[in-house]
Amino acid sequence: MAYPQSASVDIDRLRKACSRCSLQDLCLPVGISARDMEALSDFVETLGPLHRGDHLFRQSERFHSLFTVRSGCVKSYIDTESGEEQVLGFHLPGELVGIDAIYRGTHQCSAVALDTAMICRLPFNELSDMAREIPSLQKQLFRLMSRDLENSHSLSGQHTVEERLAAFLLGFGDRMQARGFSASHFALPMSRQDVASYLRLAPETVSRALGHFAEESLIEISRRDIRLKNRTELERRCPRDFRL
Amino acid sequence: MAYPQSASVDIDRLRKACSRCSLQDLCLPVGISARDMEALSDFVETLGPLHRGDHLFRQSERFHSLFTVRSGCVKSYIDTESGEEQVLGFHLPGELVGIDAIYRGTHQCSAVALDTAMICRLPFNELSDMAREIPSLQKQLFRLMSRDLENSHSLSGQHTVEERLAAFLLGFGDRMQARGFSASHFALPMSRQDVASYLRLAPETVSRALGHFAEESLIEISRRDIRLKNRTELERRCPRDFRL
DNA sequence: CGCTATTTTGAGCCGCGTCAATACGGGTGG
DNA sequence: CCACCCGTATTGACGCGGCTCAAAATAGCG
Repeated sequence: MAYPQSASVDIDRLRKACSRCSLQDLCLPVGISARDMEALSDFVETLGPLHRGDHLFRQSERFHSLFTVRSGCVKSYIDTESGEEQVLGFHLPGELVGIDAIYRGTHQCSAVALDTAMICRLPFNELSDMAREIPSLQKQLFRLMSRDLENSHSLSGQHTVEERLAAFLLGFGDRMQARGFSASHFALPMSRQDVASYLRLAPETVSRALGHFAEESLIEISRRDIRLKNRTELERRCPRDFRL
Repeated sequence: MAYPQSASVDIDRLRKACSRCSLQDLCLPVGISARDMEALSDFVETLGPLHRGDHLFRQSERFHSLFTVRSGCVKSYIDTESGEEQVLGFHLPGELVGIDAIYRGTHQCSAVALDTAMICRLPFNELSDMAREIPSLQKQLFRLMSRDLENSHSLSGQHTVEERLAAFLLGFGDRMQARGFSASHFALPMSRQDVASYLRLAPETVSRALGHFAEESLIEISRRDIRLKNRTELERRCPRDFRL
């Protein structure tokens, strides 16, 4: 597969991918020395800008790299037998994509940009080797993999429509905030159908539930623009610490 | 927490935990030299025999070790706000338990023996250090973590009762077979309620669906004893490659 | 300004959950 | 060996939450 990349590559930025990146607290190189950061940057390839619909990888392709989001938002999903897609997650800057491919050596899902996005490609063999050199990198890799597992566990519960939706909105807000944006006013990068699939609901059901929240003045919605007007009440609506 | 252990510890077996274990193809030490195996065994502590109801760890306890099942079956679950438990998985010999605790440093779920079980405790710091020494150990750690993630993704789809149940029975059979047991005749170590919770169904629904399968002669059930009489048809009943 | 994709709204229905009663089985003690 | 008990499993009746199908509204785009 040929990876998309901008025509004019800024070679300097490429080689200093990590050292110049503003996501150091969220992404892989947590607590890494400047020296190690340079070494890491040496084999990190930045891709993009990708546009809506551009794929990072597709289901059943051979696995050789993990990806992290640098900017924008990426959706991962599975094509089901019946032809629809099952959304697995939405990945914001600093998050790792493709972890589930390690086991079989084949991508188990596809990953596609939801909006204009910059992406880092991390060849897995090199990353593993480097993780053996740099303890804090290994640790962070384990942590990020563990986080994904924890997240997917929280989807497991039997929750009502409104619980799921409240958890999703609050969780998305929290994640935006961790990246320097507002926790209560943001633009969803994904369609209703994507939200619905992710929450294991019908699109109509999501639409209606959003409507209910709006009626109660818990939120304001205009298309994909969301404003959380009453986080406290939204929190009361979902089980303790349930965030998506 | 004091870990349960048998009164009379066979110190030799303890120190050679891995080298003498028959799970080398399934568990962590895949493709590891005899020398490294010894080193690994040095800090692996074997626990047990644990009995039904004994806990390996409990939700919200501090994380310091991963566990692997050596024999028997372990259930991991979350206590929900509403008082019921949400089952996350059933772990057979060679499988890693507690991975989701790495991220926060706190166990996100509890793990309990479903029957008489022998367990290995792997202090995570030592394990990480050793993974930096032994490439194939690091690789296997990544693989097992990735597998868990892949598994929990397959639970995500919107499947009917019968799809889920067929996938569960077939998957359990496959896993038993990988451990040298019959793929089509086995005793479920968990209650109907556990199965139901794991599949996100009501116990009554599980019971009825099992009944349907039995009526159609796809399976024979007597209490927890299950015989798969027609794997082909069961496979036809669940989406391609859907196994639990 | 029309065309299309997305979202919303409405009506009806069905699969699965809930509640309640019954059956079964394994253990215990007489 | 049987009587009793209690936890687990099964069976039945019923109701509802969310899905389906269909249509209307709205936004984005050339």
